Amino acid sequence: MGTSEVKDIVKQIFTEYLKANGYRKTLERFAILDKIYSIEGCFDIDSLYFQMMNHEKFRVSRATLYNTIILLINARLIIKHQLTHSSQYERSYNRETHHHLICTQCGSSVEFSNEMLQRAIGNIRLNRFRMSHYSLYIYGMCNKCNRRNKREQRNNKESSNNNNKGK
Amino acid sequence: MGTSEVKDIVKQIFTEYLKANGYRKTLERFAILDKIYSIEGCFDIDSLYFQMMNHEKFRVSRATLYNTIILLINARLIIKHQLTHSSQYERSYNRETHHHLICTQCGSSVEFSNEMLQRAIGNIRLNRFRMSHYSLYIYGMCNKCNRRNKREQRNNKESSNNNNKGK
DNA sequence: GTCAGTGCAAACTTTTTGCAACTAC
DNA sequence: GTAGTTGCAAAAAGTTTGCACTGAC
Repeated sequence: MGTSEVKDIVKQIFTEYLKANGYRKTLERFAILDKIYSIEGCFDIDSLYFQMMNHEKFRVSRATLYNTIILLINARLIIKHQLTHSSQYERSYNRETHHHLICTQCGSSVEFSNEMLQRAIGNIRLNRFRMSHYSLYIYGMCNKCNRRNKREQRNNKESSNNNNKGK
Repeated sequence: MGTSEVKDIVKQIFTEYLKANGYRKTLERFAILDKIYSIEGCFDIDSLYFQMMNHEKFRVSRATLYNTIILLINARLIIKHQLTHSSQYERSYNRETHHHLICTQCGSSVEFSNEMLQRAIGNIRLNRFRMSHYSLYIYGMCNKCNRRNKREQRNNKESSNNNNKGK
């Protein structure tokens, strides 16, 4: 499915959501939706704000971004992550389910997919709870930090050896 | 394993962590660790702050709580969740791995365990990443909200029927 | 005795709210 | 025309920082 086709469908879904819940169709709301569905991966309010400022004919305030994002979450068109102090969002329609690897040292975040895992999670039977979606965050250390740490340990050992020789 | 035994072990682990990284052993740090390991489930900085204010002989500032919590995370003695705007924490030593069900309507959060799922996640092979722990959040609607919604839908239908009759 | 650690308050960041102006219905 | 929506600025909430004092080493 192409990007423009996806955009058309999500606009349709959003239109129906707004109508069903008595909200109005405004240019701002659809401009925000369009922009979000042009972004690959995660984004935060601040980056979205500056993208709206730069690329659109009309400006959108932060308050409107926050308001619209609540609607989009409820319409199941985006999902929210709170990995850092500021919230991150990503589009959820027609996007492959994926999981996040987060480095506890440098904070970097990488997506990965695992079909077996998705099946396992999808098959869970939950009592008294209707699942809509899920997020799996795996914490640990990325290769970069791991190597940096080993290098630093090596350097420390060498310099302490040198100090001892100097005594 | 009893609570006091767990507390002794985590104090030992924390002592070793502090020594290994050149931090000092302070009364505050160990009072905070002790308090945290008396709490069952999740807590946030604010509730911890007031518990420290009320129950201990000496007060601990918020700044010290934030500082100490960073150390405890790095020592692998607590883990951090950012489900709401404020961060939540929970002790991680000797605690059964569990997952969270989060209601997107009322925000309530319930723990559950699923051994098969834990095994599936534990068995994932990750390239260039050393897993330390993970968090699985399942979003959806809790039973309470689900029933409330159905009741409200029913009421709305009835009242609109009454309105039509009144015309 | 020295310097890491602490408490306090101020600063900073992210999000929410109040209100006047605007606009979709 | 009316009531929902927006932009702006101010407020609120959570976290971090600067500085003088304290206490672990």
